[in-house]
Amino acid sequence: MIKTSDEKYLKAIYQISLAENSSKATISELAYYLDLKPPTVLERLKILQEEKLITYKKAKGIVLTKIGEKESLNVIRKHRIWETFLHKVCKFSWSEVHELAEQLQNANSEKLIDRIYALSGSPKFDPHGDPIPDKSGKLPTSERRPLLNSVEGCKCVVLGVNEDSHDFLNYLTELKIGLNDKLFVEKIFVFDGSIKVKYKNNENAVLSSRVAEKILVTCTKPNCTCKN
Amino acid sequence: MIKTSDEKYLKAIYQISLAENSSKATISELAYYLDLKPPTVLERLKILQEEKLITYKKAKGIVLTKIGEKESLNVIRKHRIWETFLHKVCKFSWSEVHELAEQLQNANSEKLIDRIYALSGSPKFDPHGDPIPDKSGKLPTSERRPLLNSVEGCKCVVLGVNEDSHDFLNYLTELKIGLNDKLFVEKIFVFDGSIKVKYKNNENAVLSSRVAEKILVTCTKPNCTCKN
DNA sequence: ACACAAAGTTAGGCTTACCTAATAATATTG
DNA sequence: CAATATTATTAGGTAAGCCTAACTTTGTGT
Repeated sequence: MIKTSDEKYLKAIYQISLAENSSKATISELAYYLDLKPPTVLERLKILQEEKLITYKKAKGIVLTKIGEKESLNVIRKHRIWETFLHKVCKFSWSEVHELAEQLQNANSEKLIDRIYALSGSPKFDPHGDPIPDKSGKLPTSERRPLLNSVEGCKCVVLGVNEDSHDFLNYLTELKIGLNDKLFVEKIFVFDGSIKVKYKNNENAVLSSRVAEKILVTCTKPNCTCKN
Repeated sequence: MIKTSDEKYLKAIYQISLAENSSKATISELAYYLDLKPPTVLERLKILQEEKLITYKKAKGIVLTKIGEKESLNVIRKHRIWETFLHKVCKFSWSEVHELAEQLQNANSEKLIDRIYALSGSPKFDPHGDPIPDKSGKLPTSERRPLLNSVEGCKCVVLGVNEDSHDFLNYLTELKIGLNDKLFVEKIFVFDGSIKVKYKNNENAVLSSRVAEKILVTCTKPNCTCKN
């Protein structure tokens, strides 16, 4: 079994490797992500390497081994299941679940994860719209894309977001845009790419391209011309 | 707010002070309870004292201050609510909940405790039959007493146990004796005080006095002559 | 291609939470 | 009440996980 203290590193490495298109994680990125200093990270990477969870050479960057990737996906699974549970069963808001899940995922019981996952209805995606890996580490697929890539007239539904910051999530809450909401793309302003959407019962908002980039949606019209 | 690392000490001090009739906790007791060595405990007691959570003098033993007691009860509240949740909602067995609760109670959210308490049906007693303090630290009362104090013919119901060891809890599970089970005291053997009970659908068992001492019950007959 | 910036690395230090071994204080008991 | 056993305390040590400061390596731009 893997050390609890390894988990945050593995999760971070995985997220950086994939989320950033770059695909090679570096020490300073990791340090920044984890809010630590580079020497601290370096020190730990040596241990992770001894544990055969990563390989690291300054040329190649930090790369997860097969085992490392599997463990990472397991950490991510735990995290996302806790988030789902907190949101769906415990009725926490979208913006509250992340930190709490971080703390709870330290509890070390596969069985517990299974139970709370079942209690949450075993969905394939967490409340941020991120896919929940299965036990073997497989990720479900979806056609998520940024709202930004929409064309006028598009009807889509919110699957998640690209960013976890409180400021961003609170902004969405303020606008009353939440998971599974249907958005109608009324107008796109060529000037700066901002997007006017209608949703719920006559709510509407103009979203800056910076925001539209971070809202992940899928089209509900069959042959939508939106860019994926 | 109190330090997470203080919590286990406070809980332990509280339990020792009350559970053991002695009522004054000592360093070696605490060390034994927490599976630490006395110098470690002593060192930490000095800090707890600076934080005004306890007073300690070797003559008087370790005594919780008002604040310390309140914090202890809050830790105990969290712990027992988690145990309740794990048992009632997540369907963990009686013997599994303790360790898991220990890990989960580190998560620091009053709100979360409230939610999972509500999900569990807000009972006054946890799955071991121990009372759950309310937010202000008040304990609900009950007429729990050891099964050992019963008289023949007594009808009682299991409210909890006096001991948390796996061996003991597994033994009860084996016998199929669980929380809220009704026990009929069929015979008491004067020889060694062991007790023959009938329960469920014709289950029956002879319980040694050592075991009967650790099963906590309350009588269901109005004017029972059992010793309290 | 070389100077300067960015990233990585080394060395050494701090704090927390543990430990052991030795000593001191306090109880117990023959 | 002296001898012994128990408990408390002190001193000093270790490992984990973090840090800063200084040095080295590796880009990058003109």
